[in-house]
Amino acid sequence: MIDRTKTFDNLDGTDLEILEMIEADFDVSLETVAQKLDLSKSAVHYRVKKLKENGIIRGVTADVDPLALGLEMVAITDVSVSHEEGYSEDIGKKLMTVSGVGEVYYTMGDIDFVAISRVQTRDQLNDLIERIVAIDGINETSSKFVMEEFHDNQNVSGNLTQVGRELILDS
Amino acid sequence: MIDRTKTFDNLDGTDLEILEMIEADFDVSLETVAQKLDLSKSAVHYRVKKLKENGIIRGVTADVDPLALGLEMVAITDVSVSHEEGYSEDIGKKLMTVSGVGEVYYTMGDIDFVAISRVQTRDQLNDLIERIVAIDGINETSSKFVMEEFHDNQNVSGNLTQVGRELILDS
DNA sequence: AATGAAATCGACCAGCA
DNA sequence: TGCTGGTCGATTTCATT
Repeated sequence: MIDRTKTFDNLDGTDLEILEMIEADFDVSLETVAQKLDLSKSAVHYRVKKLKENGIIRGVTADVDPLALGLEMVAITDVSVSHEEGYSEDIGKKLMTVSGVGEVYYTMGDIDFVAISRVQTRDQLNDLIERIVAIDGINETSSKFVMEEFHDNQNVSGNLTQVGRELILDS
Repeated sequence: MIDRTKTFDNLDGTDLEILEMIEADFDVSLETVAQKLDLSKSAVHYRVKKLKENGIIRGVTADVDPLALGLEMVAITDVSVSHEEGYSEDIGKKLMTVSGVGEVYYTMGDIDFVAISRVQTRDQLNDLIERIVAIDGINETSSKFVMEEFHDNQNVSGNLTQVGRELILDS
């Protein structure tokens, strides 16, 4: 059995509950969290601080609505690369530097990268795809236009199965 | 010319700079932001509050590292649906209810949905795909396994082109 | 819309279980 | 090591311009 203790950094159920609450909404007051967990405010603060120090919380960020900035168009672009050229790491980073590209995934299979991009106008979309194609080592691209997207603020901690939760707590 | 005034809610350059800073890191102190913009702390606070009220900032959230919870596997699943069944909206929402599914995009083209999921084990991945296939109206799925992902905390406000910024400010 | 003062809340410290 | 209560400093709010 692989030792996963270090990975989970001895998270307990209380930590998980805190993570769920502040991943959904960091504006909950310490007091609200403390009351729900029957703890003092200091104790909650102390745990949050530790979660940040350990890198379990990577940061706290404002969630900006893309539509409010006119970013109405979302594209999902499949990218294949010519495998002689450099390392995937480099190409992934180069994709991220293209204005409008927000997420890049390096995948197994026929498609090598999947990039998710947001732009305001068709001109910007054209420009973005041109910039992607211009990257050294990129072979071919194929883009899908997004009509609607579904999200929530619970992607990580609040989206575990019961089994997944136990896997963390039992380590 | 379409009137985009309402969409951008009269954002000015100062608002954009604030958004860039707090989208990257909400832990910057009011004082730091105020100094960079030559404003009082209250003025910055007032603008942030307004940005929240107007929905431009949808919320403030803790960014939890999936790896810290053992969510080592990321899958991108292309889903096609049988078009007799209900509305896409319903299927998108149902996809989101599957434990592990974090983002869903409804797209134009041969593929109808793209789902991005995170799980800890192969068993969970199997289970997840079974749950997706079991949704009424879903025809076929095809999954890619993610080897590496690239992100930053500047997906929206900090990722605009110069032209994109002007489009907002000139409205 | 921005300011400064007053109230409230979060961050840190020393001591304790 | 993790928690408590108290203090200090930062943030939020409010009256005013």
